[in-house]
Amino acid sequence: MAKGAQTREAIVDTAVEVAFRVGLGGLTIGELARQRQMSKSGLFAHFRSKEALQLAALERARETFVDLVVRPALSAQRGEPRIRELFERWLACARDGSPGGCLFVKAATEFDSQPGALRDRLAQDHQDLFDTAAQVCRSGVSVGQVRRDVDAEQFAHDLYGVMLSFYLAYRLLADPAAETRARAAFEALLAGVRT
Amino acid sequence: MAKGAQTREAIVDTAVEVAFRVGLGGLTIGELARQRQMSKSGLFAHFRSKEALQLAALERARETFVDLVVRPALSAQRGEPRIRELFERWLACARDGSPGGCLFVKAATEFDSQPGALRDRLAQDHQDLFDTAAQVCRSGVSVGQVRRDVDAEQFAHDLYGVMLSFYLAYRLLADPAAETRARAAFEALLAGVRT
DNA sequence: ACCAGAATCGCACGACCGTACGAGGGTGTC
DNA sequence: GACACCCTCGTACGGTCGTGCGATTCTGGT
Repeated sequence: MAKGAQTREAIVDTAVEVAFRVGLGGLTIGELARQRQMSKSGLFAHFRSKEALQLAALERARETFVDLVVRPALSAQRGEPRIRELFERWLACARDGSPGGCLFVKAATEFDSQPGALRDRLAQDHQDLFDTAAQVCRSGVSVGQVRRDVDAEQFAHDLYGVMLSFYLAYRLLADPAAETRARAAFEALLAGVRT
Repeated sequence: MAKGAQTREAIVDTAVEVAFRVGLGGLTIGELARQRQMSKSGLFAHFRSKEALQLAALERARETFVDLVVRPALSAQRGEPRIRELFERWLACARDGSPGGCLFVKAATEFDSQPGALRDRLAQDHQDLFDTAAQVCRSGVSVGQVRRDVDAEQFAHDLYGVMLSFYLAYRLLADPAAETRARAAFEALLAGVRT
């Protein structure tokens, strides 16, 4: 990989970490340059607007999420194992504070009222995630572990709710019972769609 | 009410509206002054730091949420009616974009990784909300509509999840089915705790 | 009508913002 | 060794940020 591309990757990594704390909107070229110990202009040259930087960070976050959560889940056995894998990976990514995966979800609330390229991209990505989760749910139908008349979109929706609720309790309230509750909610959800 | 207090109230109202779009962190004294058509320094004098302004906005958001959601729910009949009232009011406040109520929830994700007075206050308020929701759930036990062995905290947690998931689908994705799904999730939740 | 105090203003400050541009340094190819 | 090209830098611009202060205007009680 060329030197420039390497630097760019490193910058984006740092951007994700910072944005994970202060939000994508709170990202600052100056602060980022400080952290990477390079000049503002040198850093800026890699992106050519702040929005491009934010989009790059968002994309990295999405990739991280896909690598850490979605892909491993999709390579698990169809049906319940796959559903469980999706949930467990997602939970782990939130719990261990892997910045990428978390940012991807966190940015959603930040930009839900700010029209623009970021919001559009975020909406697209989340729609994809919902579709994937629904598909995972349906994979359970084909192996007879999930009710044939299941509402897969509803399941995806509800699963997301469980995760969001976990994020909040775990990160804002630092509630030690957060994980237990998330698991309980997940099991209830699963019980509701099982054959 | 003295003139000054009146102005302050108006400023805080505007602050809540703006923060609802750009986040509490995105609040700006200059922009606020522009919207209220007064000088930056004149506006600033009412608070004496930006953080105080943010805290004031957060408090107003909390009050709005309590007025619009919590109090009406608590004055409904114990048991299922009260639980339903809590859910419906909450849903309505999110759906109609009442800035106060929404901001209160939205700010939670914004500051979950930024230590400080805002985060602390937010955590306290959310804990209170959880406690209230749990209490509302328990009110159903006393009238025999909710299972005696219900985990009220879990219920509160799950209810929050349903709301968060609704926020996302409604605001980011503009999904027309969001409300229907939220209602379905709520009914499933309720069915799980009924006697 | 007057006066005290509250409310608001104008102006200034240093810091940082995002962005632009040209100069210089490094590296790889002929 | 010369050349081209990619990175990175310094410097600069106009703007906005949060905050402080003294001067001015407004308001309410006497």
